[in-house]
Amino acid sequence: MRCQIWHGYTWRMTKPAASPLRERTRRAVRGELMDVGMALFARQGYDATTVEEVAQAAGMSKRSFFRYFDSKEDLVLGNQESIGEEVAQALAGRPADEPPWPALRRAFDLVVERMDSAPDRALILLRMLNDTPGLMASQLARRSRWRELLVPHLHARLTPEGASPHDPRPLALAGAALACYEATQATWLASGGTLSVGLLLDDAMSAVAPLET
Amino acid sequence: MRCQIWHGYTWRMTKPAASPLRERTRRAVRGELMDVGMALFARQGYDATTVEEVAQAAGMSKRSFFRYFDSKEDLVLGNQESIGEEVAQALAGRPADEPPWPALRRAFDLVVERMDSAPDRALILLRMLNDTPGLMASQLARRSRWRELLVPHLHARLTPEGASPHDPRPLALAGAALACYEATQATWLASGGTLSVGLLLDDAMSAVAPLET
DNA sequence: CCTAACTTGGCACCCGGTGTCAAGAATGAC
DNA sequence: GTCATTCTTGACACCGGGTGCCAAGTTAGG
Repeated sequence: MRCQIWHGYTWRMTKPAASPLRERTRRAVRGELMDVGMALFARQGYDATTVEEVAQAAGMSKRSFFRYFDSKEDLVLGNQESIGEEVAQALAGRPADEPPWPALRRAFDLVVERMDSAPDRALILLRMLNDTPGLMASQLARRSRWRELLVPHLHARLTPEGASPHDPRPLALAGAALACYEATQATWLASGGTLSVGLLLDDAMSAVAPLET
Repeated sequence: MRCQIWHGYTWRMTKPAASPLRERTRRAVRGELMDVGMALFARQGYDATTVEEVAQAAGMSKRSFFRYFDSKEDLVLGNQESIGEEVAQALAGRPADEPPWPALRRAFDLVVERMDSAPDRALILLRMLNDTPGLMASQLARRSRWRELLVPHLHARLTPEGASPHDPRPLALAGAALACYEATQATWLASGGTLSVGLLLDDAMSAVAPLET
C-alpha cells in the first residue's frame, strides 16, 4: 500500500518527486482548469457553475477534477497558501531591530505590488469573493492560516529568549495586521480599484498603531 | 403569495409578528434543537453527526429541521449575530470623548463576562470550532459581520462630521480589535480555560496599541 | 363550526465530494 | 522489444447538506 517504508524513510501525503514529467503535466492541467474555471465563474457566477461544467469544459470528468483540486473552492483559493508563505518569508527577512508593526507593514509590500501589477484580475477575484458568502468564509479560513505562519517570527521579535507558551501578543499582532490588509482590500474594492493600495494600507495600519518609530 | 403589499407597506423576509403563540413555540423548538444538536455534536463530533440524526433525536424530520435553521452551521452559530449587535450597542454606549481603542476594549467586556460566567460551555464550543474547519470558516464569516456592525460607531468617533466614503480606518480598527479578541480566545483555549479572559484581552490589545490614554 | 393560514413529513432532486473498480497509458527493467 | 509495475482515467454508486413541491394534518379566529 501507500505510506510505507521506502529506502529507509517514511513519506506522508507527498509523492516523492513523482517523475518531473508527470509533475509538469499535472501543473499544466491544474493551470488550465483554473483558467477555464475562472472564466466560467466570471461569466455565470461561482455558485451557478457546477464542478461538472468546469470539468466538462476542460475535457475531463467530474471525478478527475477532484483529483486535481480538493474542492471547488480550492480552484479559486489554491494560491493563497503559498502567498502566505511568501509574506511570512518577507517578515522573516526584515531587520531584527525593526519594531513588529512597521515590519508587518513591509511584509505586505509583496501582496500590495501583486495587486498593483494586475488590478483587473484582483478586482474580479475580490468581487467574486464579495458576493459569494461560502467562498468568502473559505478565504477567511485560509487567511487565518497566514496568521499562524507569521506568529513564530513575531514571537522572536517580541521575546528574543525562550518560549512563552500562552502569550496572545504574536497572534494579536498578526491578526491585527491582517485585519488592516483586509480593510484595505475592502476599501480598494469599494473604490473600484482606483485608490492606491499601498497608501490605503498605510492609512489603515497607522490608524491602529503608529508606523514610524 | 408572500412579499406583497399588506395594509399599505411591503415587508420582506420577516413575518410580521406571526401571532405571539406561534412565535413562542417556534423559539422553544429552536432551543430544543440546539440542545439536542449540541449534545450529539459534543458526543460524536460535528461532522460525524448528520442533520437527520439531530432531527430524529428531536422527534422531527430532516425537512422540518431546515424549517427552523437555515443550515447545520446555523444550529451552532445562530447566536453570533445577536451577540455582535450587543457588542456594537456597547460600543455606541461608550462616552464620545473616549478614544476608539479603549472604547473597543470596553465594548468587549460583555462577551468576556459571558465566557467567564460559563467557561465550560465556551470551552466545548471553542474546541468544536477548532477541530472542524468548515465550522471555523463559517464562524469567521459571521465574525466579519461584527466588524460591519462596529464600523458606523467608529466612523462617528474618528470623523465627527460628514461621510468619508473610502476611509479604511474604521474597518481596520474594528478588524484589529476583533483579531485581538480571536487571539484571546485561541490562547484561552490553549490554556484549557485556566487563564483570565479579561487579562488576556488586555494583553492582546495593548500589544497592538496602547490602551490607556 | 368552518375556513383560512400555518405546519408537517415524505418524496424527488440538485450539487459537492468520496470509495471503488476495471481499463488504458506511461514508465522502467531486462 | 517485451513485460510487469505503476499511474491515470472515467464510470458508477453512494453519502450528506440543502431545496422545491405537495398532500395531509393542525391550529387560529370569526
